[in-house]
Amino acid sequence: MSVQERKQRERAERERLIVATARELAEQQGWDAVTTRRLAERIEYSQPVLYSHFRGKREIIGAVALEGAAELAAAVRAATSAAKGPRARVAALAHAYLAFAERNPAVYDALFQLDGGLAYAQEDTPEPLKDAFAALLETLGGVAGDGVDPGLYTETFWAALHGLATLTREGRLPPGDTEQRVELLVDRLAIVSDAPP
Amino acid sequence: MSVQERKQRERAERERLIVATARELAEQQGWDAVTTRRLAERIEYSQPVLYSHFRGKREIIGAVALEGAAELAAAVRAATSAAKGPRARVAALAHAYLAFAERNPAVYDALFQLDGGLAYAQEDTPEPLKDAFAALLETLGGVAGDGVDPGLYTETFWAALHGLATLTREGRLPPGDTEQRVELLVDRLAIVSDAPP
DNA sequence: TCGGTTGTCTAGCGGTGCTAGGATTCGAAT
DNA sequence: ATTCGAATCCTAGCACCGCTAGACAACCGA
Repeated sequence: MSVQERKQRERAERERLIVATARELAEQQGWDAVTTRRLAERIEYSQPVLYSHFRGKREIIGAVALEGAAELAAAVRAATSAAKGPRARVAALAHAYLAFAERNPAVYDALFQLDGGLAYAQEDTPEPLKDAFAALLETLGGVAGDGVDPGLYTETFWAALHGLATLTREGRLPPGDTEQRVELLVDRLAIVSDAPP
Repeated sequence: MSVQERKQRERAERERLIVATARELAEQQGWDAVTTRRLAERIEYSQPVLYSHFRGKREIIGAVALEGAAELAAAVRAATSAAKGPRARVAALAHAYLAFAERNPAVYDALFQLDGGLAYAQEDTPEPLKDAFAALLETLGGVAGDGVDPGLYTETFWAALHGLATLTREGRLPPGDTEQRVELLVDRLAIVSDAPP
């Protein structure tokens, strides 16, 4: 019995190694450089080993994406819980989101730019993805304003952040003014009551 | 003399054929299906001919992108000029933009998702790209609100639209509620004075 | 010790973007 | 009219891609 358990453990360990190596390689040289050959060489196994863990490259991207979703959710929650007041919380969320995208471009790509074979916004959406959206909803749901569905509001706010993140990173927006754009977005989109606490 | 002119004309004609065929193929089966072999076969020339017109596949994508930028600018201008009042103009702009992205997904990808080797938001940005941004600016600059730079405002609004367009198309936002999200965006972002004309 | 399962690797398939070099065509000068 | 030279185009091939079949070796249980 214990032998099988050990093997299972080692197998799981190797799977983590594959995902971590893929992520590392993608972060260093971009996803184009993550080929099955290079990846296999880095983990010091032959190519077919990859296919005993994942259906293909797409699933490896998906695994990195799920890892990233959990981290993104944690980063957003950490930032919002440290802020006082709704306005500050929303601003903190926006900054945390964009900082995550900037600091982990490859992971962000795996999540929202590449095809990782994951279902989004559906019944069978993986839990980490649902939870990442939930993390946004927790803060944004409170500033949607009267008569606006919190879910739909969060989707819209998220889309705006996503647009900023992607266009900025690929040099399609002039660099440097990100801060002002975020402020504008938060000021206009978030409805914060002025009543003192 | 006239012989050389004819040859030059035929060459330009063939270049148009390449771009049009690439676009058509991408729109039909996605950019992944646009391989140099398939493209060469469709235009009934051999592969190397492509490389006598373009440096590589990237430049072909770029050519499609420039074509698309002109069409996008035209679509936006047509929609906004037909609308009465600032609020309606902004809404028309948003709808026209998203409709363009939905109806020409491959062109939209060439413009804003793939690498066409083009410079964005810089001195040497190709004219069609600058003009497409100008088309947005013409309408959005008027509803930026006091103390907000029109350019920066337009960039932010554009980013929001881009986020909606991409996330919707890839199924990362629940389909069907696009209309409400656009209304939300326009209502919150556009500053329209209520004074009657 | 043996048999069978499990695991891994080598080798290879069809595809990709791209290019070197030969063949052919064709205008122009003699 | 003929020949030369340049421009044009194609065949063939390179290195790489994702992925897989099938041979081989290692190991566990009987």
